Amino acid sequence: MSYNPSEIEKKWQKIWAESGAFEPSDNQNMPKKYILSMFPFPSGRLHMGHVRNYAIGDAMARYYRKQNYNVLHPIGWDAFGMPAENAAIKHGKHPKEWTYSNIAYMRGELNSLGLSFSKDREFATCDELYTKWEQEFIIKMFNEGLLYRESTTVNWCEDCHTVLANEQVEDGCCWRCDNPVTLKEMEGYYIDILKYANELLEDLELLRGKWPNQVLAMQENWIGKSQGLEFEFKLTDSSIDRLNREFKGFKVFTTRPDTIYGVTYTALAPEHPIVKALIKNELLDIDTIKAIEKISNMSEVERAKAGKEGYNLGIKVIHPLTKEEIPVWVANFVLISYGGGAVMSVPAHDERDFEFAKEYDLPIKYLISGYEEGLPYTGDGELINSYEFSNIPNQEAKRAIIELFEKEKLGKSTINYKLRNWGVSRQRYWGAPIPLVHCKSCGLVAEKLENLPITLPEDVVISGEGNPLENHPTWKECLCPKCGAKAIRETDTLDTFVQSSWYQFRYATNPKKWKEVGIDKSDVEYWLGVDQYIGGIEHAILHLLYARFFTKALRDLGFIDDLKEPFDRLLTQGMVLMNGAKMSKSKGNTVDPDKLISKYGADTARLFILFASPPQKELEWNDSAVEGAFRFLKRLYDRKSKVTTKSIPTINHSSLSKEEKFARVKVYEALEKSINVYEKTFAFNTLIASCMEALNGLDRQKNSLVWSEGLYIILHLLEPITPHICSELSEELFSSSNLKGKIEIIDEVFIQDTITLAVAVNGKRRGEIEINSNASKDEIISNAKSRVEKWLRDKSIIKEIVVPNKLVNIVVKG
RNA sequence: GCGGAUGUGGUGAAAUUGGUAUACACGCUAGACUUAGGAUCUAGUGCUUCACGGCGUGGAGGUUCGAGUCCUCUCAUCCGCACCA
Repeated sequence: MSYNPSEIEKKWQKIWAESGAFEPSDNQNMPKKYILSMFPFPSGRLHMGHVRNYAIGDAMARYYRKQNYNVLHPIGWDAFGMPAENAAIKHGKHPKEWTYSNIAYMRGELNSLGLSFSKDREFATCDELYTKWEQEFIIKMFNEGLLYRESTTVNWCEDCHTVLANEQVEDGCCWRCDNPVTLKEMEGYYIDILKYANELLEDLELLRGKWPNQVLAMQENWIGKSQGLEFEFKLTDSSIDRLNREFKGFKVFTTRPDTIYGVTYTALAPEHPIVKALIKNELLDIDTIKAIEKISNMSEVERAKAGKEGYNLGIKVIHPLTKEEIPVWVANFVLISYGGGAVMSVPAHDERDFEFAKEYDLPIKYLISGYEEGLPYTGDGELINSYEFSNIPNQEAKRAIIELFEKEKLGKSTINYKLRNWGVSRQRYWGAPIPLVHCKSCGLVAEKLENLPITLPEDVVISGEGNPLENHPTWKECLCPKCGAKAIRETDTLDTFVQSSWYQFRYATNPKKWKEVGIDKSDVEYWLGVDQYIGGIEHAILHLLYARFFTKALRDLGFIDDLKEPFDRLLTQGMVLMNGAKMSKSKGNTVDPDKLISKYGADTARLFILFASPPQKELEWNDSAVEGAFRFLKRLYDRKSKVTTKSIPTINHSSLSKEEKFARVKVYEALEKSINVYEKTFAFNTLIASCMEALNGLDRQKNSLVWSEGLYIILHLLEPITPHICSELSEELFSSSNLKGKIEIIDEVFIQDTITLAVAVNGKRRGEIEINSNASKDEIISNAKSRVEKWLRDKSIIKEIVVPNKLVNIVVKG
């Protein structure tokens, strides 16, 4: 009978499903491995990126199960989010129904790939039980001041009709729909991730060597720590009067205190309170007000593209050291979200300040030697024109000037981060409700824990206009958990990245406890950190930063015991390409996993994906290479008639022929390679190639014992990659569908009677010799010399080098 | 601009500590079997040369008996961030 993947695969999937073979043991004395692939959003269908992600994770999980580890390999659904609402608007289907029916379909797809996920631990983040515990965490965060409400400038996506966190703005556009993001003043909820900025930065060191450098670098840049000086510019008396005595000055932050004597103007962001006051009180002329308002309405990207623009505000501050009066401008390049929205401007030594000064003809004062007249100089040098700091190297002056400010109580050494607090409110329906209540007398109050979960109403109209929870006739009406008076429920829902920030702990929690507890501390202690996390690079900042933060925050809130990092090792898989471009529906270059499986079977799909490229690299799709993978499996299946023993046979190696010995060498080379691949490099492509070589080697000989041993080992090595065919064949041939434990490597196999050595003259390969493996060095050299005699003629030999088992190099001159 | 990565046949890619460059696969060429072949099997396949040979891991140097691998410089491509003061 020839290879029939659909029959074999159905059979084994049924056996696995019925036996519960992939449920982890409750025995926490066993050595464990937690293998986690990032969970999918239930969009409706799996794509090749998913297949790749899960093929990699599954190979690892199956490998460790074979090595008798207790393996946790769970799957679930990142189920809240905009697309469910968009589908509701488009097709009139309720988001809940849409989501759960997608999950049902995709669960079937995962199953048809033969993935060894734990079924008992599967959940969707929109399950009310999941929401319940998440809301408890949020309440705890609120009580501890880690979650707060604030009115500030936010990123707004008009298309999604919601606020976005800073991390969710890519190139000035919404990460999900690519619509340009605008800035808007709005109330919302924030999680104080900045409180953990330094820990998030420093703990990256714990991940060095275990996470890709690229991801570590991206996180480091995103956190963006910088050390500098913060001080206040005091307004002149007349300026204070002009501002109706509402302000006395404003704070600025600088990383270049060494250039303090070169300040020739200061600049405020258009959203700065002083600017707002000037506008409100109509203290600027009408054209200027209009121009500033125009800038305010622009996104950061638009402002950057527009070039430098600003207006003199007609007020002045006093230089803290020289006491000179310095003009205050409003400028489009000053960001309200960083350093208080105000800067000291040193055009001589800052490119942006320089550009602005040129535009408005402001003075430029050079302070650091090495500059070129007419250009900004940002390099190092000795200070000039800097009073007592002149002639000092500027890096030294930085420290000295900060000391001076601190001594004179003018300012202080400060650390600033680029990272912003995490805005988690979304003005949408399909998300976890924020469990807070607005009470007229008590203010903002947390729900009682016994009232959790606060669930979504089912009877909503989803039109795309406004927030469906806000528009619901009765849902938001509630009683104040504190005073019992009538109150209003919060109608914002949580960012979906909140759900994916703690799912790794939920999986680890024994499902028998899911109703009683959100996260079980001892289960987490046993299973975490995740030994291997696998996912796309697109989450390098977003999800991975949030999940790292949540781990630290949940620890400090007492929900988990000491744990610094959730994911010990991270593998970022490469994209799946077709004709050099990322597979996408809009480009029409996708391959449908379902069709692939029905044509060739899951084993072929998995084999091709792992063979075509190492997991970290991009994978170029190639239909005929898929055929090749299928051919290999067919060939493997056809060779089953060669096996004559029911278990791994004992072989008298020395009695074998050359071809038989060669076959065994290839088989054992593959076995040797497998450990390194499964545990360290994940270069499954090279392991598969070794198995192919082994099969090719076996094909060149006829010894049935060598065949039996060879196929036993190959099936063993490939089982994590192509589990169905390997289970089928090993059941049929070796009465064991469950290849467990280690196979001992037989050193004898690698010992050869004769060895082939390359012979080189001056490092250039000129031929090879076959020689008895215990030949002396002199024998080898004389043998080698006669082989390359032609190249030695009329030359004098300077040196003879023998590299054992590799080559002979003869160095000549003349 | 800053940061991270990658450059090897026609293609996807291999190559412990520096030690026979191109394993394995795709494609291609020729042949066998076949009514047929997009099935299967066999042989060949880096470039160049009639040949001996020469040249070959983006480029240029260097270290070494020996460099894809180590060092210096350089070019190209990709990715991320980007007025963060």
